[in-house]
Amino acid sequence: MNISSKDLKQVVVFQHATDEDLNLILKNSITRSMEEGGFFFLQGDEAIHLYILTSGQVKLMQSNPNGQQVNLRTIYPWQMFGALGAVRTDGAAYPASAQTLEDCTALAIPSLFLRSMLETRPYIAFDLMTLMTSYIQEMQARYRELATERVEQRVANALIRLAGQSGIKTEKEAGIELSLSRQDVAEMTGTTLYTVSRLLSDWERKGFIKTGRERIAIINPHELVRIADGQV
Amino acid sequence: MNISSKDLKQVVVFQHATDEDLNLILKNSITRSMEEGGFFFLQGDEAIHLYILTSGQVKLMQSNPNGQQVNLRTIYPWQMFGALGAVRTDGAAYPASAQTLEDCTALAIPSLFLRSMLETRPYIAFDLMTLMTSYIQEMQARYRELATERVEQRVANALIRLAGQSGIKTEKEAGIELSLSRQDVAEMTGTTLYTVSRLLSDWERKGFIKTGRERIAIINPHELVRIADGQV
DNA sequence: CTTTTTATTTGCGCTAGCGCAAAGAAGGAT
DNA sequence: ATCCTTCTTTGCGCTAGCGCAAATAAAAAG
Repeated sequence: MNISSKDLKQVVVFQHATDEDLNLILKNSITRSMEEGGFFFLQGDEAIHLYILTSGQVKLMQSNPNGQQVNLRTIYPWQMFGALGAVRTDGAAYPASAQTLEDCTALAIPSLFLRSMLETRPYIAFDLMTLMTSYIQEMQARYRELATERVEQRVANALIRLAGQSGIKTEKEAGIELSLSRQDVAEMTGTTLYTVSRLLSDWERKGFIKTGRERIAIINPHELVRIADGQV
Repeated sequence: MNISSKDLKQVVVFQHATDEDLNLILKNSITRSMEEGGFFFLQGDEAIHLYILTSGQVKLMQSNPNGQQVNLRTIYPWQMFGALGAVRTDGAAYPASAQTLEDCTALAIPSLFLRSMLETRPYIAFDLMTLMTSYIQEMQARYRELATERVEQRVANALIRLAGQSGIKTEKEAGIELSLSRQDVAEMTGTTLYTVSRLLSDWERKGFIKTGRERIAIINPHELVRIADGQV
């Protein structure tokens, strides 16, 4: 796939960039393809590139020294990832790993190059800052959730959030379709796949959702919202 | 207290600001005093100012709809807080509350004014971005910690982190002194004051720390690191 | 010095959620 | 069609951690 400057315009951080800026970015970047299950980078790697996903899905995850991992975020096309390294002046490392969930292509922009652009183009820096503030807020909210809410609330919340992100409103009778495994949900909510499985089975019995292998269909979002709010 | 531009230079975000910039900031800002227990702002308030703490200590915390709260961070003099609103263009709200732990004074900078500075002074924007990336990384790490580590590891980690921040190396025989309540520690680590109390009592029996009312002295940091690493 | 307030400790019972293990279900590959 | 891999379900026992309640300790107020 050949990426044009017009394509790049849909990247939130580049929404105010000029065509000249965008072409400069394209000229200095390379395209990387990655098959399903591969890693664009590993936690701890030196952050020499940041990426714009152009097709596929990528999950950002962090693991602790024992190898247990948490999902921080799923990246969809035209979203940026691995950007933290572009800002830190020292030879910074990626704080998370980026693994593809399907075959992917991404534009790899050298961190140093983007940094030079940020220093001279305040409008790009500003949009990147806006993105960062929303990350901070989301992480703070999720942190609070993990600290104060029970597992069923967190799982319900995660499903609601995912349904909102995917945005696919196939709300006929099939409900809102999500494709992820119990393990994925567990890693997003700080619990175990067993507990997730038990919860989903329960909700299916009650008719709130329908489940399948790596598939969750939300039939009754309203009930999930009630659970998420703790009105058990 | 009268603040000079020289004072402002110790603020990380203003380290590359010119004297002219700093004086402009001072001219557009006001000083606010707040007695112990008061709030500079509440979660949900419109974010019309950001603050530079000039004396005292402030804790940033977030509460869920049921009123349970978590501590996000403690602010020390010459650190900035409430900055997220300066970036968001809409009439944004503070995502957290800022409560003083002692009598405090702070410089209140209008968000709109700082925003105008950011738009024209890339070096300030860049330093703010650097600060934001460190926040994101810290929140991600704490999130992972909360999701994957047991309570004793999290509490040990919190003490280590606090000891590092306060930086007071009174490492004679008294150890590193921290002044916070069991409740504070609980809110920092997503647990309850009972559990924190039991843990601290246990560690005191083992001689790793000494405790008192709103006081924790770390005698043997090395043991805490072992606990934090999960080598129980 | 006495009273009041606020912080801490600890016993006790309880349950939410963990995690092994083993069986089932759904695809994919050959 | 058959095998193999991967994902899911569920029984079962267990324990980490919660949270009430009551006692104690330390500081603050009077």
